[in-house]
Amino acid sequence: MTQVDPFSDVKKELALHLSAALGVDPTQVMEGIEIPPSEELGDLAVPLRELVPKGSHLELQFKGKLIKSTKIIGIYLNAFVNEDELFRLTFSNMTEDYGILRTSSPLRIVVEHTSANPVHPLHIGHLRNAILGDTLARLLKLRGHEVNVRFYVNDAGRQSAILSYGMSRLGWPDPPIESKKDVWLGLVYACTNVLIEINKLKKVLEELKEKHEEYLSKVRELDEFVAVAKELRDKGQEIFDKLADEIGRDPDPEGSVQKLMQQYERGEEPIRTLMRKVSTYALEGISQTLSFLGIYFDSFDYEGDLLWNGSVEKIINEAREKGILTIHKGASAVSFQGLTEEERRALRIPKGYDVPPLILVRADGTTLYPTRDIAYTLKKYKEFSAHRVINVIAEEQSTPQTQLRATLYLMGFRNEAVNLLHYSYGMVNVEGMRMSGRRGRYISVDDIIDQVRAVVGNRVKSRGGNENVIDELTKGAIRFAIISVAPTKPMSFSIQRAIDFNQNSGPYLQYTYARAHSIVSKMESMPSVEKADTSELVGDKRRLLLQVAKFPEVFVSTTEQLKPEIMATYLNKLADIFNRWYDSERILQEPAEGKRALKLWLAMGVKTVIGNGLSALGINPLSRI
RNA sequence: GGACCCGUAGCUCAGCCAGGAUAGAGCGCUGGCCUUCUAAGCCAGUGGUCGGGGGUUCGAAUCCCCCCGGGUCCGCCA
Repeated sequence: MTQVDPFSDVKKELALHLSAALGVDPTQVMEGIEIPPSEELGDLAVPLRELVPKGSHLELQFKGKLIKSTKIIGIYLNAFVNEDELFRLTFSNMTEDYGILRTSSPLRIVVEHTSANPVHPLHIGHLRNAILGDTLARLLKLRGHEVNVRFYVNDAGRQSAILSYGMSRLGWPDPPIESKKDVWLGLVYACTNVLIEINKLKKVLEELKEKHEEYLSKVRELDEFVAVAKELRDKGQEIFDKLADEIGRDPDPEGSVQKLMQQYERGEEPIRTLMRKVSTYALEGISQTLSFLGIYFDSFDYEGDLLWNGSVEKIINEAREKGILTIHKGASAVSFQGLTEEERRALRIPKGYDVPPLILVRADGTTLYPTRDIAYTLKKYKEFSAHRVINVIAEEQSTPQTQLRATLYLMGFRNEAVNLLHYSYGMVNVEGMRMSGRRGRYISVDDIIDQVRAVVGNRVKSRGGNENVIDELTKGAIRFAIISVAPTKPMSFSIQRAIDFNQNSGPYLQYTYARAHSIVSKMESMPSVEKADTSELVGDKRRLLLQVAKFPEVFVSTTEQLKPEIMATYLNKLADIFNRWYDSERILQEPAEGKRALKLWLAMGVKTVIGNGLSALGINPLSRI
């Protein structure tokens, strides 16, 4: 199937002409092409300053197939598109998958995202991670790459051990059927954690006695934890009281947690089975939340498995054999002093940045998270024969991610290191709230979904829609709110804004799609493109044509640059033009056959583009709202 | 102290990487538009020393340097 990219064709025509006329490289012209600030000036512009030798006299009048005319204004050569030809080019080849251009060099790519600790429900930060990761995976797949999506389950860390410690005090119960598993476990986790902290602080205070400043600060800390404990007790009195009682009886809760962690790392039964079961329960709840948003994984990889099957140990041995292990403060570590300028550049290490050594093995012989991550990264490459691995992880992990790349490099896995991408995103602030997962204070993704869904539900009911539409609009609102902001920006999230379904929102685009769809669907068959009266291509109709023609380019830059926000901005603009036009002209009731054909095709173009664009972002276009 | 990210209208954000012509949206606020293809829409108005200062350039929101503000990291936590 031939894939059309109409606007690129226009640019190419202009670039070829100019490069011939000026004797410069066509790609140089191509890169210089921009869109004029005002449409009266033209549809395309090329600043000539750098292309034209000073003082040379120019005859640049040009008329081609897709370019109607050109004129020079100041330093610019402005060009007007031949809308008649562009219309034919765009619509006579328009297929269902218009704009979804496949890459000519498909790669095998692993995307790891979300990877939340299996100890509590997902909160707002995970939401950004999950939606970005899922969107990237979808975009890359559509672009024609082979994509493998993974979730790393951190079941061997301290947090899992704390939850399991709490569970052990409760006698390893199953979460009650009436509650969502991750929510219930999250409560157990927060209670356990807070009780351990209080316990610890009390001991510290006894030893400190009244030794001035430190004593006071610890007292303040204790007060805070006690307040949190009250909140938690209100949420689940029975659980809290039982845990308080049991943990109070343990002479050394901290030691018990440590012991669990070690037993799990060694794979000792029955702890191994019991703890794994807890993690699996939490994941069930997490998956339930994600599936509402249309987010799924190809595999869940347990950290524990990497420890038990010896792959972590293998890494350590390999590092030792390669001679890259040094002793740092008594523990085995990798130092990055030896990297050359060139190697640092290849690994994307900032110039003046002194990468801290990475401890692989603790003095007590146990391993750390980054050590396991080395084994995990190699597993991702190997199991999928991947060319590239993308880790969607918050920016605060940029140091460990850099260490990971550098260590892989030093161990001889150079391609793996260089092709490992940390897709970083900024923090999410929630207006008027300080969040803490460890204290059970957070806005969960479930809460957000519920609140958005309630508002959507009311509005849908008042216009007589169905249940399915409510869920899809809720999903659209949430996904769009996240991806329309550039990932590097710190984002502030407010429910207020998420339930604003005016322009610049998922539901706005879904609504606009429904409008276009309902027009097109009222036709039994589309008139032929030749019938369209292209002399009518003026004003918003012409703008729509140009915007629709740009879609393939937008899809390509969105996927190549891994920037979903490019697509979001584009779709919003297209919808704006369409809605303005829709309000000013009749389409189905247009009496003149040629004009009607033109309008119908434009509506078809809008429908196709918004539909494909939304789908690419993981938002379902709706034929009726 | 060092490193990274961010700073654009009252608020939330595009535009910056690959410098170009009067800096764009939405929300908010003011006032209009539903017997006509879906009013989650449309129209009119309101609003900006692009954090500040230097520099490079014919040209800087965009590139470079310094400074200020917000966030993050520099753990034998993850």
